[in-house]
Amino acid sequence: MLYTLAMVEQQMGRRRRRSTATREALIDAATALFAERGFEGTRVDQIAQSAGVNKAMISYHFGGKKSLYNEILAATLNEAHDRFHEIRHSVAPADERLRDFIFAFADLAATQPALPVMVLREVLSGGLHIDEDLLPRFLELFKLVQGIIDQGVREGTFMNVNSYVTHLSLLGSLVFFFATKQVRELLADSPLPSSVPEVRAFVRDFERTMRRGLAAPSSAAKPEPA
Amino acid sequence: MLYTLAMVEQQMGRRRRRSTATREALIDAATALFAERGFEGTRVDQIAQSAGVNKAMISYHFGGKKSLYNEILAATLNEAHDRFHEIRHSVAPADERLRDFIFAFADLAATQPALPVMVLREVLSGGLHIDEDLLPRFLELFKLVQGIIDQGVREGTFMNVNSYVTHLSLLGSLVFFFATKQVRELLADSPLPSSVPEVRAFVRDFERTMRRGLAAPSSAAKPEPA
DNA sequence: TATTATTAAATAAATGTTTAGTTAGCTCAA
DNA sequence: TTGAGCTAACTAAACATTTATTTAATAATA
Repeated sequence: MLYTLAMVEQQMGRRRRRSTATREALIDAATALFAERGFEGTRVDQIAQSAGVNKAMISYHFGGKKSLYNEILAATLNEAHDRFHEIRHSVAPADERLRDFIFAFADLAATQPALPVMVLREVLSGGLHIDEDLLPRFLELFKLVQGIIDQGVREGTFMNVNSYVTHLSLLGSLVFFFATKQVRELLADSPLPSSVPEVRAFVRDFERTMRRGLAAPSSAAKPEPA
Repeated sequence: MLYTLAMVEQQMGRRRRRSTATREALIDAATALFAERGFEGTRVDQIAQSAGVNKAMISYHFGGKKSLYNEILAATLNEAHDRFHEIRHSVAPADERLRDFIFAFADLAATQPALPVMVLREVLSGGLHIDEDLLPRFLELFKLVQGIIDQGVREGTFMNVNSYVTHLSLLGSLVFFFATKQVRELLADSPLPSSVPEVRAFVRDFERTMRRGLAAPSSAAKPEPA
């Protein structure tokens, strides 16, 4: 859930504005911490301190640590779901949709770095402590890439690959790349690792390698779109 | 560290045999639990119960939960390091080494499913709470794939890709696929998901897609090795 | 007998939540 | 407009659990 400044200011007294500010501060702090240390590894004291509020506010505003986590995960998944809406309903050819997906994913992960990490953690734990109503959205996302690959195979533009395992390797590359951003910056031990060019290089090379790797022999002559 | 039955039996009394059996049971149980729930998410009671021993044995034999975790992580990394020894020192052409790596990784992950999960968790946490002496081995592994890709680019058999980001996407696919095995079995909700054919399909398609995706235009005519 | 392995209970530290009390600001009657 | 009353937001402290580790006692065996 995103609050615009206008929404907050409008017809809200100072007191109320303060309240939503507290909520937002908690969500922001908790999102970063949950992503970095996982649910169990994160202390409510840390969240509160990082947000600059009293830790009792977590129970007061969200009903507890677990509820806060769930709310964040839900928001995170919904955001992703929304972002891919266009691609999900696109009728473009598969290779184009695949390219769009890769770019959209990179864009999403760049602006919401906690997203791939939280989802990945969830999945690593044999996942799906997710609320019942969230599961369908998660699966929809999970199956989007597979659907695109199926389409490509049907259209004859993609090699006759197993769409399930191929979508896994594709998703794996993307999730892994963005989820491991932090440790890569650590390993680079350069003071200010400008990771933006790295992201560009990744997206470019990955998209190209995938397109070439998946392209059916007949369509091999197809020129690269600049 | 793997103990053969011979090693254990040999010149060890019943008592001692029992002792190492306790250690092994703890390591096995803890490995599975740490992989599934992470370090903080795992309770020592669970480990002990799962191993069928008293929980005080964790402190007695390993010096505590953290030490047990470190020992497992070290063993895990060393095992991986050993497994890739041949490939690391191979002088074969890059495409061949890459294929060997993919197969070796798949083989390792199939026999030691906790390995990719634990390493991934470590990395997600901004990783590297690893002991100092373990870091070099970790980095060596991390750089193996990049080295192979560099070699391929130099040899002219691979496209002129950025070796760093390409090795990330490659490693990402592999790690993600094997680390998410559990949740996939859950999603499949088939009682006995025979994942062996799935692994085969993945390795085959992934290796082929990567080879085709990376192959330099000049070497495109190279026939597929059956 | 001395040492090692094991157990059950005790312990101390930590952690998330609740509680009781306080403050700020909004509402509405006067 | 004012100010008493009310409520939401907040704080600090208390609380009840949980959790890893230690201890003291016991059993096995070399």
